[in-house]
Amino acid sequence: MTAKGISTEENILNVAREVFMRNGYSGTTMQQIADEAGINKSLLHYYYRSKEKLFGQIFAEVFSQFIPELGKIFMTDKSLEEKIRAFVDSYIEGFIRNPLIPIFVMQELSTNPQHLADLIRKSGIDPEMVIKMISESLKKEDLNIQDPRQFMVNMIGLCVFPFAAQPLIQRLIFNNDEKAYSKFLLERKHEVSEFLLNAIRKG
Amino acid sequence: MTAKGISTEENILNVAREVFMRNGYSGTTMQQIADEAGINKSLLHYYYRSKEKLFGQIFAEVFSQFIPELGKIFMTDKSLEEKIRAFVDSYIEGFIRNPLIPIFVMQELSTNPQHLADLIRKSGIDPEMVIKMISESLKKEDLNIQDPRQFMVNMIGLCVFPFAAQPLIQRLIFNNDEKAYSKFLLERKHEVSEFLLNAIRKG
DNA sequence: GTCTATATTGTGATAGAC
DNA sequence: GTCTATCACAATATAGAC
Repeated sequence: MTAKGISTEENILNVAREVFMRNGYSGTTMQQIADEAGINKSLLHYYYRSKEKLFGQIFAEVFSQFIPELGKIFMTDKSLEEKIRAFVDSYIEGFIRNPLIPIFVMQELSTNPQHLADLIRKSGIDPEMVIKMISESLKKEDLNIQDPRQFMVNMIGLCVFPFAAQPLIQRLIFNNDEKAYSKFLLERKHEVSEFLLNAIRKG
Repeated sequence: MTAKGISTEENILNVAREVFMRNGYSGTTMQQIADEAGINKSLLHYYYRSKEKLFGQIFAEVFSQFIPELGKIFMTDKSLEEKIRAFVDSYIEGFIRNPLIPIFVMQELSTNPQHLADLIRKSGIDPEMVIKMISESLKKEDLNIQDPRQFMVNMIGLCVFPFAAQPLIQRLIFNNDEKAYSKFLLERKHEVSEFLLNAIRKG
């Protein structure tokens, strides 16, 4: 038990999550985690047999938080416009609460893409199904979307990118003013929805 | 000299570039580079005193390839529409030729954002100037852009994201068919330009 | 459960022979 | 310029005392 009344096991998980998210898998050492958790290395191995297992558990947990939304949102019979708004709101809000996730996921993505793809499949989401749902909507709604896959990548990219590139954008066009960038990100919920909807509006 | 007639120094640089781009800084070891270059570790240190220096040189080189465009393109007096097309074409084409760059840059971004910001500044590019140029265009062209900063992030994000997330997207919606994904990326030049222009068209 | 001590291997880096 | 040998230290991981 720690000062805050949580179990050591949970404490390790919390600290490790934070360190892994800041520095990535290979940028993190067990020593670092032990130090920040106020324990020693052996205890890490006592609870989670190896660095890889510890990381794997954390990654799956973090990632799973964010996946189910996509499926739920697109498997309704609302209009595509409503679905887009719901998706953008939900994801940008989630990233604002947890801004390290995009970078964290992308780092794992480049070193271990299969791991990620497996997690998505295991979550029950079928990306091809989402694309089919978009195609269906097009028949009813007469929107300017040639390729639903392109549109999906556009939508996700617009949500993810400002968080993945935050350290750079914040420095370059916000003079490293964190508050100003937070405001910018908040405004993005509206910006991205409107941007997407304008782009696919016929005329 | 190696079999291909290039100097050892250059050979090291080529191999190191590839390995660093695949695995990131902390995911790469000097041993790995030495092995793939067919030499031993000491020789790496002989030419480039430390791992950090070797990486720094490679990163600056790779990154510099891509920066100058942004400035040149936006510092002309063409219409905004033409600038957007030129930018999107130039960047997506560059990424197709060198698809690892977005991931590589983003990895460095998360561990060493200042390094990146410095390189951009050193290159003579002033992002705030680009934003001003966009604002200027808006006075003449009456486009649907409320915040030029948001628009700039949209534009860059749409170009970068499909490459940064390639390992995932390719698996999930292209059944890991590399050819199909290449085609998708090629089509993106047109897709992104049109998407951006539709979004900012008034009406 | 938690610690100290230690095994084992890997890592960046240097010295010195050729 | 290139190699072998080696250093100093950091890494993951385990053994065993308490």
